[in-house]
Amino acid sequence: MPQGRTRLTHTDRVLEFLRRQGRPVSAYEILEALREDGVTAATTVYRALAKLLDVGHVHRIESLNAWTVCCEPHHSETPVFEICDGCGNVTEHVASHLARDIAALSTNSGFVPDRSVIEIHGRCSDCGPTASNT
Amino acid sequence: MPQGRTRLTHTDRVLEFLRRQGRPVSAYEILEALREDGVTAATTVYRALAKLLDVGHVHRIESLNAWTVCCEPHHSETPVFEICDGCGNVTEHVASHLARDIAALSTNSGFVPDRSVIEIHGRCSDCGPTASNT
DNA sequence: GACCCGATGTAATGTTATAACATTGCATTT
DNA sequence: AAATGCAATGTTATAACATTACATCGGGTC
Repeated sequence: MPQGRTRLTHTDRVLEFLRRQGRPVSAYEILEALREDGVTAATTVYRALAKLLDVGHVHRIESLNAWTVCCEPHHSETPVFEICDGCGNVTEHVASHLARDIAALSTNSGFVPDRSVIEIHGRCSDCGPTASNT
Repeated sequence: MPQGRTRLTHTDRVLEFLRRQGRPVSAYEILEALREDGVTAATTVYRALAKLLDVGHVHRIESLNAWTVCCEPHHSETPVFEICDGCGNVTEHVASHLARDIAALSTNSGFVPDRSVIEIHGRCSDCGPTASNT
């Protein structure tokens, strides 16, 4: 929704669309879906995503080249995504202790972490193991 | 090197090139560099990378769309990459306990992890913090 | 020789992302 | 109302990354 009383922007529409989908979608899927709402350019979608990313409303799933809504406001916490390679369903977790462990990795080297990408691929309970895992 | 006594393939050349670089490079960078060795097609590079990935000689860095040699043989262990956004240097860690913690996330939901992407962006000690972090 | 097979090439295309610059719509000021 | 400012959006082109479909080449084996 638009905050305050300003007009509805394409950025709002992108966010609403991602909410309705509830799964990661590519920028070009968003573009196709929002053509009927007057979104005509990839640029517009990417700009919207950049803004939403910036304020923490969406995440980018690096290993899928796709975008998804943030489950809830979690400021600087690192999200952890479980990605089912069977059905494509993605679950977001916020695991603070994990982030701490990750930071601990670096203490020796003097590396200062900024943001982490943690994406776990596997199979959800609905999809079960693959033949090769049986 | 070619294993056994077979001839040198482009796959071997790709691996050697990645070793020489010692940093993540894009598939098209590899292509450009290996033109002088007769590699002329993106397809060949991607095929080589797929094979090398399959046998665990290289990793793909998802958040960079780039490829890098594996630091050492580590079979099913999840690699953790520290990526300096300043100089582009990437360090690979093998953190078994971290992987275990991540797997533990899933026990309730019945999600079965297969492979994990863990990529930590930040600044290495050489590059120091950014102005915005000071 | 005829056959298969793996490696490679060619060409086209698909997908994701950004750059550079122009235009529009609306609010504020004068 | 005109002038101004600014954010949002559009247009166009292109860069960057990746895959598909099909052809060819060279070595082994029967």
